[in-house]
Amino acid sequence: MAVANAAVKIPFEAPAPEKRVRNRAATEQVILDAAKRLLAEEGFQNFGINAVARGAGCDKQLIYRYYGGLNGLVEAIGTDLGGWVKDRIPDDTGGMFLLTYGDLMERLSMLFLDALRADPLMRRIVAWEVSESSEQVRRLSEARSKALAGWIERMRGSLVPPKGVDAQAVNAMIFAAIQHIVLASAVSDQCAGLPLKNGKDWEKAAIALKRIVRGVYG
Amino acid sequence: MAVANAAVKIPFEAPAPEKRVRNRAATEQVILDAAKRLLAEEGFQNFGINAVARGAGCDKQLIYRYYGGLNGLVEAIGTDLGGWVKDRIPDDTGGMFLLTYGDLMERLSMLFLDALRADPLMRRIVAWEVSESSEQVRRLSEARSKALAGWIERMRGSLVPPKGVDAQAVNAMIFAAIQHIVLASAVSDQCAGLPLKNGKDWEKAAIALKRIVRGVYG
DNA sequence: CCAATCTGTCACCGATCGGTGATTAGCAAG
DNA sequence: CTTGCTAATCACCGATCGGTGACAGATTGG
Repeated sequence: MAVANAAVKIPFEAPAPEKRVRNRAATEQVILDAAKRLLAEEGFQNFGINAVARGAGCDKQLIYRYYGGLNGLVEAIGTDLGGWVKDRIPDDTGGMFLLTYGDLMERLSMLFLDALRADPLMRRIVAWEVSESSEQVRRLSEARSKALAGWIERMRGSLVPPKGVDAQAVNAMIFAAIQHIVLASAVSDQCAGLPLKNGKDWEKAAIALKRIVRGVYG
Repeated sequence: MAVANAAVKIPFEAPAPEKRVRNRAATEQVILDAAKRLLAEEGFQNFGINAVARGAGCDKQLIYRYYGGLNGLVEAIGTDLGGWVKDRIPDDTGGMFLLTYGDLMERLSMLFLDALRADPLMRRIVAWEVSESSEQVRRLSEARSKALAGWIERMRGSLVPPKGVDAQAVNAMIFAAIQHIVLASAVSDQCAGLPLKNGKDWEKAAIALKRIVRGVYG
């Protein structure tokens, strides 16, 4: 929030004061942004009060005051996360006609794969989910899965899975595969021996994924 | 020094002396075991020199002396890991006749799923792999994937995947799904809305997995 | 104008972290 | 017994952690 300052009436150049504006709402936003940025770029390992305060350029006391500590801040991130799906993943069928449940799942898989690949924050949260079992991460996890479930429900429309297939279980496997492969690629450019560096690698992965979906749902 | 303990020569019961034997090899083993136990039970979050020393009941200095620090210790764990596969997963076909590549992959999936579910240390390592990108974890990851690849190769025998299927990519997806679903279950008893608590839940998951394998490989 | 309130900063606390000498305690050869 | 070697411990370092109390400056209501 650069801004404002002139606000005050300093007649001549203030050297480098970077005057902090007194604005609670703005500061809250700065803190929240810093937290999300930090989590996305550094991961949850070094995610703490001090680090966030440092990143936000303010005193950690403000985090306690405005968010009630790190837990509250994480909760605020979770709330923000509610809008993730609709920001990142199209809510329509992209002009396609999804005639079958297989069509739907193929498209959902691709959308989810791309969205997750493109969003470092969401990746970190998923990694966090499978690494720690704290209350903090439970909240985040809940917010994420809720948003995702809503999105899937909306996209599903009136399509129903074929009989004889436990769609919930199969879909869980598919989404699990996507999540894991994206996580693995983000830290080591490969997964289970499959290289995942350039676009060509990912094209192969996408094809394999579609094949799996089609193998089950036809 | 709390006193001295008249230590020496106390005629009657020494309270809790726990006499430490002077034995380097044994101490090294104690440290290594403590490290593995700690990693398995507490996770990589609180995995550090102090914690390991505390868990081993010795001074951290010994870890520096014997293993050259935490990195060396992790490396030692990685070396140990080489024997994981053969300890945990049968190396034969269990008397089954694997006639097709689909038979093979179905069996491998089930074996891997069960083995991973049963081994908390391995789960932690997998979680570590997708959460951090340090040199430490790279070593562990390498040891693990190497052991796994060797096992698969041995099991594969002369079976070859059907033409027209990118088996490497598809198998990576399958193993990714297994790993992620096991990780997720370990921290939240569910994955993508699919409950994973009791044996019945896991039976469903296993069926879904087999269905996927069969959908691709017939 | 003063006083209360709000925003932001600073200094400090105890605990723990990784890391490094210096020191003690047991064992064996001379 | 003395001398050395080595296993093992102790004591301490600076840095950072999460957390808190006190304080300074701006804003606002009376």
